[in-house]
Amino acid sequence: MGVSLKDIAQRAGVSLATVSNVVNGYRPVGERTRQRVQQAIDELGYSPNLGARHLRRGRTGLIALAVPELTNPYFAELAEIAISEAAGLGYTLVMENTAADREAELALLDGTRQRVIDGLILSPVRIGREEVLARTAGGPLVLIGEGVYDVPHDHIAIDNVAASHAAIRHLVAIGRRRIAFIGATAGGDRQSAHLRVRGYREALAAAGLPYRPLLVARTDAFGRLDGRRAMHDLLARGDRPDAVFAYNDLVAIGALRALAEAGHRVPEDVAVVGIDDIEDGRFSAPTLTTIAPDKREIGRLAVRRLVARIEGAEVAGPLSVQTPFRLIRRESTGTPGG
Amino acid sequence: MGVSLKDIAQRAGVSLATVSNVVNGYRPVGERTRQRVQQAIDELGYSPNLGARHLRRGRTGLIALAVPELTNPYFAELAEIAISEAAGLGYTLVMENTAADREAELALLDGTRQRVIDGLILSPVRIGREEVLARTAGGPLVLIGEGVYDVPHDHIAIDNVAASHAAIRHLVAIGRRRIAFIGATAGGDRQSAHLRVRGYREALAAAGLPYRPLLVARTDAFGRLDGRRAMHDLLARGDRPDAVFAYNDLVAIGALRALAEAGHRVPEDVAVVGIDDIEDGRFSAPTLTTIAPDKREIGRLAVRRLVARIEGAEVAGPLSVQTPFRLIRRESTGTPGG
DNA sequence: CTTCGCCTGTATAACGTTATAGAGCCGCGC
DNA sequence: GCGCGGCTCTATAACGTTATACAGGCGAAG
Repeated sequence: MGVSLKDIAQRAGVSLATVSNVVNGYRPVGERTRQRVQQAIDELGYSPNLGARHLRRGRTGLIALAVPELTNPYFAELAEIAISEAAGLGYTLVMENTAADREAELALLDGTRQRVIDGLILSPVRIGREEVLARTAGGPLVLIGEGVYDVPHDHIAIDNVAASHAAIRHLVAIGRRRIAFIGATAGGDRQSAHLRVRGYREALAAAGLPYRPLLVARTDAFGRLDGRRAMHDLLARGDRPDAVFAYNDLVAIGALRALAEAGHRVPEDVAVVGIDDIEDGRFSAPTLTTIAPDKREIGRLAVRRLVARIEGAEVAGPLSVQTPFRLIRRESTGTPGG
Repeated sequence: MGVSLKDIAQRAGVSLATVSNVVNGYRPVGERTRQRVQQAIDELGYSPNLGARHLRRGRTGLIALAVPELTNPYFAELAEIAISEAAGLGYTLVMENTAADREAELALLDGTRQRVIDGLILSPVRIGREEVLARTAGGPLVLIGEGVYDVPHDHIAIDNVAASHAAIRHLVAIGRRRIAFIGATAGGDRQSAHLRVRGYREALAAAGLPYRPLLVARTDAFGRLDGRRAMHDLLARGDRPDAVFAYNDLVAIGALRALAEAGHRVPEDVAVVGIDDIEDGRFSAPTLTTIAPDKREIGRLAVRRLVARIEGAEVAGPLSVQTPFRLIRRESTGTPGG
């Protein structure tokens, strides 16, 4: 079908190996020969058959980024960054959607898929430390987010507890005392929610505020619909909070909607803070105060670590990296002066 | 490294070809032999090396979906559908981000990438009919959206003009007369915007309303920021519209934001309609009336057509398919009764 | 009894690449 | 004159799979 090394070799009157060396620079080639070969390549429009190359090399040049939901803008923004970073390193990034499904995550961990992918970046949701430890086969694995800790793999995440502290401190600083949390799961299956609840409780304690279980609302998933439903639940309990800290921006936006539907003003009656800094939050009414992770850093680091492992390079530094974050004040907690 | 056909063949005491036939069912295998081979496969945990398979078959099993922006929820939602449809057909879908860049689109059309991908689903933005016609090499191509018409490729899109008519009819029905349009590009490079403007003009005419150039606002891109800026521009002209029809939901959401910032009420002062039915519009304040394309149908159809072409099947029906859409009334044009 | 065809299984040649062993040539030093 | 190392380049064996040609056995048809 396409133009192969053989065609170039014939045209240039050299051997296959020489053409390969011109293309890959694995061994030096004489200047005259190189030019003849290069000319043949240009004329015939040769591009290597990656399948064959990778069969020979044992690598496919494909890495995967598996996220629980593509439609969460946080992951979409992360994906854009990771795709471009991977391209810069000569890799193609494949998106996988686990749909926050346990089976899907397990299948990715050590399924047949691994045979075609050089490495995997996974944002785990339904699996834990044991499942990751049980994995034996498959290429390098980089974990992102707060799902799994203490495993022998690279791990990139923000410091969730510190992030919660920052959010609560901000709410306390603007005079809120009855601060609710939305996003704790019923089961033990979403680790990051637990961490965020822990940060919430610790930060409340640090501020001298009591922890009230009635101000914690569970959700099944972490989308706008879940946030809206949980906020309505919270309001139905009769004990209205004066602030809400949400598991992420989507949940926060759902909460904003529920508050509007119930006739409460934000931030006057209830202040709202999310996490992720997705673009939606800059255009919601009111705009959303949020904890902004450094998505660029997370995406770049995850891809670089993975590629380094694939290529067998020594990777300096600890396995687990915490990336920076900052609090962005917007209307949902009252703007400082703009 | 992994377990190969050879290992299985040795274990089961048969030839390579027989194992291959058990795995692929290309040729019948005796029942006793089949069982022995199957047992060896289970014991050793064999899974085929896809690289080698595809080198031999001449296909990679990869198809690409190239969109102008991953962070537009419309494309994220479409991608989720397409990924799952492709998986069902035994293909892996790779996301490509053209970033609405002309060079990126051209590179995808006949670049080296094609060598590793069996086929491409492209949402063109900056290239036109000529560029697509100029393409000679590369696998099957399916176009989605309204960028390019009249080319010898499958094409899936909604009827843009009809969609515009529906939107305008709705605005007229609720008593609006000064209907603006946001999203026309300056250059000729975004075809769908022109079509939507055409639909807008025709529908105005059909409703007996004059076309006023001052009510058409250009944007460079089609995100929230662009919508916001364009809406501010429109308001700055002093000739306030009583309704806005936006190029898509993101632009509409940007416009909502600008209207709020300028102190106008929606829908009382200005009604707003978008296109895409992204989830954001169901949670904005106010919620967004929109033209909802059948994303599931578009995603499924695009993948199915592409796979059919790859596998050389006869594809019935015309190349160009128009998928259904419907108008969803929400708060931004005044809810009918809820 | 042959011939044909079917059934089951085998041997082997691709697919396009890269890595390895080695061939030819030249110049240098003994 | 000869051995030796360095420089180019070539020939070829993999990588793991699938498709093709073929071999052997056996029953049915001639």
